[in-house]
Amino acid sequence: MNIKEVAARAGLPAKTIRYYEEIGLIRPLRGANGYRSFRDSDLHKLAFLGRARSLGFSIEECRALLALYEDQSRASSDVKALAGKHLDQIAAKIRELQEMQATLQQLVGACAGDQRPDCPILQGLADPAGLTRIKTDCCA
Amino acid sequence: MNIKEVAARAGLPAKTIRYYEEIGLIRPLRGANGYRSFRDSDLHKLAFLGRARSLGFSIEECRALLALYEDQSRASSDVKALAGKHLDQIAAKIRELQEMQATLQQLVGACAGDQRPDCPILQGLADPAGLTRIKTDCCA
DNA sequence: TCTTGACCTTCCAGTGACTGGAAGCCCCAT
DNA sequence: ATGGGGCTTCCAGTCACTGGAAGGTCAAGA
Repeated sequence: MNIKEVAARAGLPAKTIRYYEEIGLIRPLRGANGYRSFRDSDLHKLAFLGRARSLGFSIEECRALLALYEDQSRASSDVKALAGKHLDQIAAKIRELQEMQATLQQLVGACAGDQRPDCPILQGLADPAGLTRIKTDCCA
Repeated sequence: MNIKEVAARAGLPAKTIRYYEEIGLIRPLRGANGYRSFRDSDLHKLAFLGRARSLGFSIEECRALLALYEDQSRASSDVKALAGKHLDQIAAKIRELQEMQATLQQLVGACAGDQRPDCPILQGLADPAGLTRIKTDCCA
């Protein structure tokens, strides 16, 4: 299989596949012409990587997952620990974004959005006391 | 004010402040010795930037916000539109993370996490049908 | 006066995970 | 032989910093 076909099948850009080889995630064979020659096992690894990446695992986490996947004597507790740690990171990121969202929603909600220059959003950014005041008014 | 003091007051690393000058977000004066000399207005801008960044606005969005902040004849609708677009992005990101979270939670929940190699997490990553099956089992 | 140490400067390189593009083979069909 | 698509490598850019080296400046103490 040449790179274009494996890219289509794995659902990854060819560029990304070359990059994954460069950083040692896969090691496709090479034909006499220098072209990469992908086996089914390469395709499977790439699809695995694509799914792990789409779940937000970092490249290094993907490398560890792939190593566990290939290790027949792995303990599922190791996989679960890795995934659990990642879940914690996702949860933390969600909380962080929700805090941003809440603050910003209050500012946007307080802004008239008309032709006048007065703007609680800019006031909130310029002065955290103002921002707090809005919150206080809202929740009081 | 020298950079260290303004950094402490604005709550930003000195490195970041130099970077913000480099990309034209601020233009502090210079003393005869070549040191940056920050006015109160620079400090205010830096604090503004720090808050906007902490709400997830990109540097270019911050640049636009700062321009609106300085433009006395702005329309608050412009600010509200910018903030609203950013809120949409935040909401989209949260949804994306929640989808990852849901999928990963199902996989982690199905994994025994013991000394045996059998692992639904790896199976789910290796084979989306397996992943779907888990979901189906769960929701059926 | 000299020295020490904290502070300041610039410049260069690296992060993560790609992505775009240029220059140049290779292969197949016409 | 020519054209077009596919393949190769390498370099540069993204975003928002961050670390570190090399060197100038300043104020306080011996």
